[in-house]
Amino acid sequence: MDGNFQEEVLKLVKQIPKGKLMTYGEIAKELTGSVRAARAVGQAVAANPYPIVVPCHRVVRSDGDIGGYSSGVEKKIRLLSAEGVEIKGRKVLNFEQTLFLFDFKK
DNA sequence: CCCATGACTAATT
DNA sequence: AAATTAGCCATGG
Repeated sequence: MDGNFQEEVLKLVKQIPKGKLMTYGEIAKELTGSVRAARAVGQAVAANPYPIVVPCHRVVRSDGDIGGYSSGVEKKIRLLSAEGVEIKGRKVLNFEQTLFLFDFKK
């Protein structure tokens, strides 16, 4: 396995600060330069070998939906709630505000 | 190389 | 605002 793509994805996800969120699309944009690889990003974190070490629960959809989670959406919601992220049903409240934009400037 | 799959998105209905 | 549709991309068989 190459795993290079997934490796890059995990690297970025690991930098998401607690209480903040990141979308699959933004990660894809940082990696491939386009939001179109968002789906591939999802596939990458889906195979996340290090739950907790890599806070993949802080990655959500671009439309504010919490998206999915290997261990179940409920688990994801609970983890986020514990970090101070308010969730209503499947949607994130104050989405735009809770979102973490890469600081990495380049 | 071709085909199916999915933790996605944007546009349309 | 919720449901559908079509498009895109990295994997794995």
